[in-house]
Amino acid sequence: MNTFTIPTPPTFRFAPNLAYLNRDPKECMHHIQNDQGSKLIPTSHGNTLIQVRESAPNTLQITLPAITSPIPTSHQQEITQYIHDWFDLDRDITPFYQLAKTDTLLHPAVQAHYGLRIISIPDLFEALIWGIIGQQINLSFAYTLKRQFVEKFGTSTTHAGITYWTFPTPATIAKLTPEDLTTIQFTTRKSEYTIGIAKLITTGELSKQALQQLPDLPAIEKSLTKIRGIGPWTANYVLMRCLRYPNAFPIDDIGLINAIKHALQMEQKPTKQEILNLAQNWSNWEAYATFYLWRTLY
DNA sequence: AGCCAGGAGATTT
DNA sequence: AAATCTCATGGC
Repeated sequence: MNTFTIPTPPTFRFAPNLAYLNRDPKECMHHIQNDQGSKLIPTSHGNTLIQVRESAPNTLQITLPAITSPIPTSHQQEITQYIHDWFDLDRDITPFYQLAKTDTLLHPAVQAHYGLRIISIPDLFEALIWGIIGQQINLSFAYTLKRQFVEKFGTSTTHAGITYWTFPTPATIAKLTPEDLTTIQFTTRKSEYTIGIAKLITTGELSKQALQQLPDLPAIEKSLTKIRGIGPWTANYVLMRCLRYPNAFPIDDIGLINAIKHALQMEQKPTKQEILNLAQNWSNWEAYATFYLWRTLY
């Protein structure tokens, strides 16, 4: 059993982040129980089951319940890096909190979920496919589809009676035919999108590393939206959740639209232009604004 | 029962 | 270019 701790910034609190991870009972990529999160994460030392909890103020405690002997420093560093990415720990979000103070829309959301970070989806393939799955269907069904996808094509390990899954690899999915996915209730189109993206990653034509080499957000958005199945919403969703651009902005998101409508008690959904007007105050923090507003709904 | 859902691509105007 | 149509299936 290995245990070590990771300090967190003062603007980070574990509770709202854990609440986000726990937002849907059908979530299959991690497990929440007893104020701690557990997840099987890929490392160069193999898939590693980690447990995360807050052991003291501003301190995360990481436990590796399935490994009894001490792990190499490099392995611990890799896990620490994963946690930093997962919870966006390296970002100074005080400017966001500063602008939210005078924003009538954001202020209540920030108050209610103070300490929340944009929880990332470090794996590009997982982020893209989760985006595609979520297109134009309700979130509850999206979780059902993801679970069926993961449990049919992913790999798992079981520890202490709980099964942990890794997301299917592009290599596995690239070999499928659309029929393999329509049987688990993907539409034909989503099946084609999914397999097409798996092939692009398998051949190396698409990679997180290559996207990160591009100069700025518009360049990455342009590169992503060339790919069949990835429109502006999905591109910005991935920029937000995987590439961690705080100014990514999935402006057409129906959840964002409904959150604004509800918060401002509007009779009708806000238009795109109305949202753009509101978002002028969120400059460079649109992704964080969106993420916090989502939390007011789900 | 009927509208809606964390859209995108194709087609038509 | 911009507006409209089609995809398609579950949730409530």
